[in-house]
Amino acid sequence: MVRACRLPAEVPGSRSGTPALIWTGQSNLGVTMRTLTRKGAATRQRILEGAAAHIREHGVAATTLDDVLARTTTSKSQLFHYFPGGREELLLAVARFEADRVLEDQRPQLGDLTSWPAWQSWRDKVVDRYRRQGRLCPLNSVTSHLGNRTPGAQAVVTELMDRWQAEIATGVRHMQDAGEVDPGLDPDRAAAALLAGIQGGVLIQMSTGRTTHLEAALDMGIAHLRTGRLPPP
Amino acid sequence: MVRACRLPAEVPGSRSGTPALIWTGQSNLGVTMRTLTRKGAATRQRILEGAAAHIREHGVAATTLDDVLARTTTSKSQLFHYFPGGREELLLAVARFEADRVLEDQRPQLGDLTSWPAWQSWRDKVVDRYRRQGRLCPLNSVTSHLGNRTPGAQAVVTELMDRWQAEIATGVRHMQDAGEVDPGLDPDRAAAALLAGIQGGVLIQMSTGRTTHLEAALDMGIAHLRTGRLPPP
DNA sequence: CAAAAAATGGACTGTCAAGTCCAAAAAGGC
DNA sequence: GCCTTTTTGGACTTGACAGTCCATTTTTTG
Repeated sequence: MVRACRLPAEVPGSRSGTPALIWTGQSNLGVTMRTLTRKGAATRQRILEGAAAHIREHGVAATTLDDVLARTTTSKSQLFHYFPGGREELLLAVARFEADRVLEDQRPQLGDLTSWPAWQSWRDKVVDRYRRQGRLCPLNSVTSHLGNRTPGAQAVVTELMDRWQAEIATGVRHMQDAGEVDPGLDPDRAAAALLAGIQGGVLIQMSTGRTTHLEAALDMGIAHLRTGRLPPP
Repeated sequence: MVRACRLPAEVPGSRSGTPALIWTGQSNLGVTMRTLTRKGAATRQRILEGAAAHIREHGVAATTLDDVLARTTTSKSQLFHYFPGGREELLLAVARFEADRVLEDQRPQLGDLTSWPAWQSWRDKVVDRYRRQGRLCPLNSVTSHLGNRTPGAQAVVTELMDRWQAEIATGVRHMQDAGEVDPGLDPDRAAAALLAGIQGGVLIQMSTGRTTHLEAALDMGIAHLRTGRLPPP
């Protein structure tokens, strides 16, 4: 067994004027949490990121709580202390964590779709992001495990998709304002189609290991913005 | 406990000239199987379809072997007799079963993409198919559970995607031959983009419950065929 | 410093489900 | 009809893993 971390003076600020206790409001499953010290918050974060890393490497099915414990040198009591809802709450937290990464990894390009070179640059960034990620999609893995029992998992994905689509749509409107895109095109619908192409491209990549579909979908979506007109629903 | 089925004369043809023993070659995990009687083949099929149905309703995670047994009024020994590889082999067989359904459910339209109304009809069939299926995608569920350990699961999906894309590409070439689509467009790449849109649309539907993204992706893909040109890779 | 609250260690329990095994019944081959 | 092969029932074993519990240490507060 590896010795557990024993670093009593590791956490600074204990004596300063700033409050050392952090109120976290609610935990992820509606359970009201107590206050956390800095050390506690750090431990919680360590568990969360350790779980995310293990899932990224091995998938959800092959990730047990003991795996996470071993990797983060924490104990059962700590895990259940910070995630009272147990495995399910932890997985949901990981889903949130990964969902946040998805959009952040596309910055700043995603928020600046104001010229065709900018669109191309975003396209390249997306392809690169998923090429790096490889065959594992932690978010899809987690949500497909939590599945339908947990409305929370669906909510995380839905919110991500909404935000993602909205940012793309904003870019489309920019281009319309600049006279580069047919004003008769519905920006939200075009963004929805483009987003679907990305998702499907990534999904196919998970089986084939290749990003060809992702690239084709992005290229077609952008090409269609430049030339085409989407018929109204 | 429900009484197990006891229907000795249920299986006809035992006395006819046709052989009653069926050679199945190989099982799904490389284990060589013995011969099956008609009754045996029927039992195997019952288990397979029962498993598929349970998964479609509850997802893979919530499907135990005992669930399948109860639903199909069979016993453990039968399941392991026909699926020596146990749970994993059964899930893989379900994946194959579902993969076959996917393309069949698009017939005959998928094989006859020879006019714009035909494309539209196919589009409607795809949307309808997934609207009926609801939020559960059994194939995605199964493969994402088998995940990466099992190369077989990836092979099933990869083969499905290849065949699907090939059929779409054939449709594109038809339209090119008919002078309805820009001959400079790469049919395989266009089909790849369209396929990615479908997959992503379905994936998003699994979280949101709506088919808007699927519809937008299909409409954009087809619209692009009619008007646009996909830049070469 | 002393009391209260939070963080931690780790053993223990209970459950659940996959997989094994053997004996008995049914069906096929000749 | 007799022998072989296949099919079936269901109890039993085994292992893993989520979740509980309590004692101990550390930190905060006043």
